[in-house]
Amino acid sequence: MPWPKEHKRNTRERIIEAAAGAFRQRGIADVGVADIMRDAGLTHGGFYAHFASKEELLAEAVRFASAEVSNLLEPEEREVRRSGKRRSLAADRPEPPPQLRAALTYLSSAHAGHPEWGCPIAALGPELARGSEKQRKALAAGIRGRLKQLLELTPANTSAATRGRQAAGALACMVGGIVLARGLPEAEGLEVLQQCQRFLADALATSDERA
Amino acid sequence: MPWPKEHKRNTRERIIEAAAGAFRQRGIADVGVADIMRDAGLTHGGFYAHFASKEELLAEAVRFASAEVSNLLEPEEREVRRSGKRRSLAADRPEPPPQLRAALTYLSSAHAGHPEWGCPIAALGPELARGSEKQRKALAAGIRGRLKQLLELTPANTSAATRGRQAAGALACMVGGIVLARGLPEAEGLEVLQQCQRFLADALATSDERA
DNA sequence: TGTACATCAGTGAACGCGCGTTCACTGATGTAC
DNA sequence: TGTACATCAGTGAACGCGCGTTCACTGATGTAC
Repeated sequence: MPWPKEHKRNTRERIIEAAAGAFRQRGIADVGVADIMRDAGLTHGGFYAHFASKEELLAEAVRFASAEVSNLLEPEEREVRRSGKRRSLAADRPEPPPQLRAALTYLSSAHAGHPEWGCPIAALGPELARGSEKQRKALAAGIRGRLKQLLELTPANTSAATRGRQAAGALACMVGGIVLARGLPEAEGLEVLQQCQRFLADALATSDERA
Repeated sequence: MPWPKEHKRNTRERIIEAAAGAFRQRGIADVGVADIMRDAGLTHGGFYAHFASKEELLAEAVRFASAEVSNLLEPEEREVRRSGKRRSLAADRPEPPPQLRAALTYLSSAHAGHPEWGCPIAALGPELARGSEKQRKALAAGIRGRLKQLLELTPANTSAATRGRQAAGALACMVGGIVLARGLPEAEGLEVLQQCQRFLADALATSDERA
């Protein structure tokens, strides 16, 4: 084999990464195969040596983006677990519980302002939901992954029903919050984000207490 | 003037209505001008006698859809206000407060299953947010309208900050809940809808009490 | 009342552009000798 | 060590289709007389 073992695999990955960014930033229909290949430093003709179709690439890109967001929401997972209940530098204010912490990160203005490395559900959900079975499966897998992640971050001392409700309700509020923020001028969007943050802080705290 | 006074205005409205349904159901890029005109019982050539471009029609369609949803969420506004605090037929369970009632209607499986007469924020939000200024303005107006509606349905005996938080948080949860439900197979989607409903019922109730 | 006319809503063929996809070719690479 | 070779990742021209938009034309309608 005349080429380095992983060369083609790396190129494929580079294309997926470029696509994941471009689709989230500019939408599925407005991003052409040629655009993506250019972003990956290639010409469009080689595309079909890596993927059967634009649609197949899209499904891969959604998977890639979902994994990226998983990492985003658990940046220092091990450290947090090791140190137990952490307190912020302002020692009198306790660190928020982990599922709220993930939600607040998600509802940041950085996320609203940068769809290209953000959640694919918020950026592409409605478009993917109308797409082919392959696209719908990739979206559904992304949603299940996010629900599972939130569920696992939810305190275990509450009932399964409460945890499920919290995970689904929080994720809905997170996704919807970003959609709303991106649909408004920046200042108004920021205000909505902050309101959603406080809303979730209240909702998750009180549900905790009552369970 | 050789044609009945309102003939052209009616035709224009018919095109907007057809477009509002088609865009919400199948997306902006996948619906052609010819499709819409066919839905309205016309041929595509006449389109530009009514609109300067597909984009202009889209903005009108979003306005139309937003108004449609306003009505959907306040089906018997006057009746409710007149009868004060209503009780359901099962007389021991009190009717939910009006903003929660709107949220529960929004989070119905009927809404999730019928984007064509549903909320344009949930169906087209991300696409519109990336569009031209005209499109973003139409989306922003729709969001503000929905926020205002929820705000006005919120009990007046709570602080302005709490009401704002509740309106934004509830709308985010509503929009996100529909996006999630449409991104999952029907049974799973229904479960998420119900979890969001209970989540909001809790969140709005407890915030009420504490304010 | 009936007829000729002016208006303009709607028709349908055509244009041009962009995009997904195909394909014959190029040239960089590791291997055989 | 050096050279010829086989492989195959990547190139770029070309194809064909669909869609937004344009435009010359048609024909339904209300009005004038």
